[in-house]
Amino acid sequence: MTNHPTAPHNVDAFQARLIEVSDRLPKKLRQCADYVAAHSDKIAVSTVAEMAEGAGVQPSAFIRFCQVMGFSGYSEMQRIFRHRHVQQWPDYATRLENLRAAGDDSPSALLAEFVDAGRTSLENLANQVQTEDLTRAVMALSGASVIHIIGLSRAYPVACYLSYAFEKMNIPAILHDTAGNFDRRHSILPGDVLLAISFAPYTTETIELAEHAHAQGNRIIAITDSLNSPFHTLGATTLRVSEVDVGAFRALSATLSLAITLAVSVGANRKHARRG
Amino acid sequence: MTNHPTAPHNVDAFQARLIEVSDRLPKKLRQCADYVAAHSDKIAVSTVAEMAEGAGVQPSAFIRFCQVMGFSGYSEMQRIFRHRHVQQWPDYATRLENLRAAGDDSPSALLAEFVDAGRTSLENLANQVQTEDLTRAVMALSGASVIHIIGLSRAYPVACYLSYAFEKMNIPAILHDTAGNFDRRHSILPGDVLLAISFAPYTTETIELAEHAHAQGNRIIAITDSLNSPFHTLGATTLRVSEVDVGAFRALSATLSLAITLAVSVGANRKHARRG
DNA sequence: GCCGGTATGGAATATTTATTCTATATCGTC
DNA sequence: GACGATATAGAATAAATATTCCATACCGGC
Repeated sequence: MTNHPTAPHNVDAFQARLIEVSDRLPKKLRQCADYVAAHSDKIAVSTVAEMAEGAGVQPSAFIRFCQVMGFSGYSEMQRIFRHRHVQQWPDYATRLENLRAAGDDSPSALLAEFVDAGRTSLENLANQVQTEDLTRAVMALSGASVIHIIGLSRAYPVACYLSYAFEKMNIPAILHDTAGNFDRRHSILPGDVLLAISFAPYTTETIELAEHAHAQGNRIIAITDSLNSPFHTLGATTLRVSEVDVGAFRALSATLSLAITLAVSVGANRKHARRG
Repeated sequence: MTNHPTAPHNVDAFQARLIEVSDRLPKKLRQCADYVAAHSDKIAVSTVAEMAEGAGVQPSAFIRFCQVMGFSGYSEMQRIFRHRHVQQWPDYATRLENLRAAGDDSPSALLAEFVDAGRTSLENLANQVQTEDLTRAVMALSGASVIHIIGLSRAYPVACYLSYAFEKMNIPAILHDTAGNFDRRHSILPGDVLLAISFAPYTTETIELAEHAHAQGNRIIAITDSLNSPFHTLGATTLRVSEVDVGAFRALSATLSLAITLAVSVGANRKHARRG
């Protein structure tokens, strides 16, 4: 069987379809619908057998349910849930080729993709953030005499934004950029904390500054995007944020949201402390 | 083969193992490690073949990597990620509830607010953007000899990001910052276009530069947040983007998504033009 | 520049997982 | 309570996916 024309192609459409279809469903398929409604996030990582067991039906019944939903089978339905978590667009060049071929390389089509990627990234951030690490990071930064910020190339906008936010809240913060090629590592004094932002492949200058701070015994807070960042060996409190990419490009939606959360939380803590 | 005794049984242990193992790994297995570190969340929903392709190795090589990590094969490694996935993904809405439940002034509650605001901002952007204006802006920028970028205070991160993106795509662009208090308005030559980012209350320097450019007859593209921005009187093509605020604070999720769309579209156009 | 050891690619195989098919059960209608 | 229509379970089959195996390539030491 081929892809039903009305098959939902994203999670929102899926949900709509589920509601629409729910009332006119026989008993067992109804069970499937109910189970899926309650555990939709399991679909991405479960087999039909597992889903069927969860719903209390046979695999074949579950597949019939998928077909009622407009898909050719379970695999096709699963696809949209997997896609939701990892949008794997091909690299930039091929992506643009495809867009052009489809006669749809208009800027607004691209915008739609970036918006979509951004929304997914934010959702992932909410799901993945380690609450304890976040709290620990805020604590450390709140107790710092001076916050030193470094972030270069793609991370530079984030560093700038943090610097701006701290300044607005009268929190002593220094942005370590590379303008003039001045090294200002010696401005990191005892009691200061380094807030480093870096994504793979890591910028040498950022790592070096972190190593220097670590050697001096300064606390390090890192915002990064991969599990094996060099910050781990420096005893940093690491906040991991993964952006969904569009072709070879990544926006900073999730990263900046995390950054401003950090800044505002630290601001709130400081004000609190000053009063008490 | 049976489960290696040292096989990590959760993601933290996995991460530790990954770091520990990383340096003493042959070339291809190293690639696997790096790819996994950067895309660990893909493991739950991808096949070996997909992961292997992403890492640029053969499936068999990827499986050897899993074994070095202490697992019997890919499936076993995948298990811990699927497990986590199910645990951590109760459903986006519930997850937000949980974050908020942590207490009004806790960092995670604040993060939930910013994530929510960001997602709404992005949605608004997708709905409100004027397709024609966007297209016109891309056209103008694509035809520019040099793109001059200005954006100060809160808009500065956006300007930096644009500057970074253009540079990556080999598009001539100059970032007009205020470092050293040098005015570089005279670098704007005929055929150049000014891309100005400014939000109310508008920064004087940005407006002045725009006025100068306008007086010289240069095209102006503006990214701003209100209907009555001063750019309108300068004949600028204006792209309006409104960010939802959290208390007195605004993130830049939507603005940056619009910015990167502009940059990539211009990049695509230029490449096109060069070929044709 | 030969030798031993290790790493790699790719085809062959084993395993898991999805899907189809059919006999049987269930339901609603008369 | 018999009939037709639809739903269901479970076995059989097909497809996808993981894993193993081996021939070949590569690397370091002599």
